[in-house]
Amino acid sequence: MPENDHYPTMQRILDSAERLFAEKGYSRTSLRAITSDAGVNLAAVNYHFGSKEELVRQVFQRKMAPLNRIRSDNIEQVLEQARGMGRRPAVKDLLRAFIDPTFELALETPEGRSFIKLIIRSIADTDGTLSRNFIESAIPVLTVLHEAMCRALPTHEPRDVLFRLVTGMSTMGSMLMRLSSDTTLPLFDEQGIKDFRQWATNKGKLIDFIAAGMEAE
Amino acid sequence: MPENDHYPTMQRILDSAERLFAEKGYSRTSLRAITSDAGVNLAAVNYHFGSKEELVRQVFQRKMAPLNRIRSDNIEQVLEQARGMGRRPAVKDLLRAFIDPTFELALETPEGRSFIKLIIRSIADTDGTLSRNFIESAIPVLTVLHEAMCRALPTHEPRDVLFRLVTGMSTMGSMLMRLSSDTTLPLFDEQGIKDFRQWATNKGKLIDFIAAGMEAE
DNA sequence: GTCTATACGATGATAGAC
DNA sequence: GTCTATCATCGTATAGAC
Repeated sequence: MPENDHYPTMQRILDSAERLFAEKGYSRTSLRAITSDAGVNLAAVNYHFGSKEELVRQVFQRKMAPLNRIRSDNIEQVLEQARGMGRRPAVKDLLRAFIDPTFELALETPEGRSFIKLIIRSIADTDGTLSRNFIESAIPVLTVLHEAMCRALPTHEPRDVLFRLVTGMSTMGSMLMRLSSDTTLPLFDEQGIKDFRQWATNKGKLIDFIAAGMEAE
Repeated sequence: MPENDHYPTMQRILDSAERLFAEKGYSRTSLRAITSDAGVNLAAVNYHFGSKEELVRQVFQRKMAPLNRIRSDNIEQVLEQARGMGRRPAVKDLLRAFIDPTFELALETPEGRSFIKLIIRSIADTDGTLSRNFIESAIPVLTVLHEAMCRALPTHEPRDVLFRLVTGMSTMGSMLMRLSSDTTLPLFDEQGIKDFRQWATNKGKLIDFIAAGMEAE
């Protein structure tokens, strides 16, 4: 990835780590594999990042922060448009505001797909370290989305909206995991559901599913 | 756990491994911790199981198989009852047939909760090894549930029912993860949603959410 | 400030004696 | 089946060169 030797060490480590973590998983990727891929010394990781856990945290934050900013902006836009028309915001519009940026990232480039895999691994992390990062980074935009959803569903209790919202976001996360996973669910693959060209269709179905759950009762 | 020295080595290892994996996670639990807890020699793990991954696979299968059998039986019972009344099976009844055994296990005993955590870690596994086990073990009961759901939703295409079904089961899995996770989502905890005494309420909300998604449109 | 060479303790795995 | 001894590899830490 680095074009020349002047490309900063930190960036080289972050780039290699992002790709390798996404490809092989966190615990299966050794710091030695990362530093040799990046063409830097092993000790550079601990000098620049302190630990492997802090490294993956920064890999994660580097791309998650802009993604969450886009999400917040999108939600704000939906709210403004609704205000302008004197209506309540629509549940599906709010869901799309949150979900679209992730799917766009997943569809645009191989690097995007690679990072999506890392996000998903973070959500689902076995040992808790990564998932804490994910949750921390998502709380601000989840708060914004919660407020917006309460306006979209004024007859539901805020506390209930929150439960449904987290349920819906969990659904999105684990379906992204299923769809992008290397582990094949035969029931899925037989029907070509995981094909990248079908992601747009799947996104629509996913939003329909979650919206129905949000609005139920 | 072992009452005397005649308790077989394999069982002792499985018992200790199940508890420790659930408590601390897979990669954070060393074979040395397991064997010393079980009172057996380190090399016994590799003799009896071949590897750490195969050990966790067998820990998982030991309790997952009976759980899936109960699920299949419950689904069959719902179908029979519906046949007897000349009706279509209800979506919520089928969902409960699948979900109830898991929640019961989670509520009954500390060991049950401990195993639920292991299941959840398996679903969400970062490196793919565990999640493959989970998917493989769930395919038969998912096939049964899919057939049943097609009868409950005769106007939906089977392919679409499958997508929704996997979506719903993913929702259940990741919400179980959230609810039983040690990693606290502040938005959640503030409202005491994760309290064990509230699991019954949460289960009801979860089924409502998934049923709405299954039946939508 | 950056980077390198090198070493330390712990881990999963294995070979061979009993 | 069980045990001891040993291995390569891991994340981490540090002393010192540029």
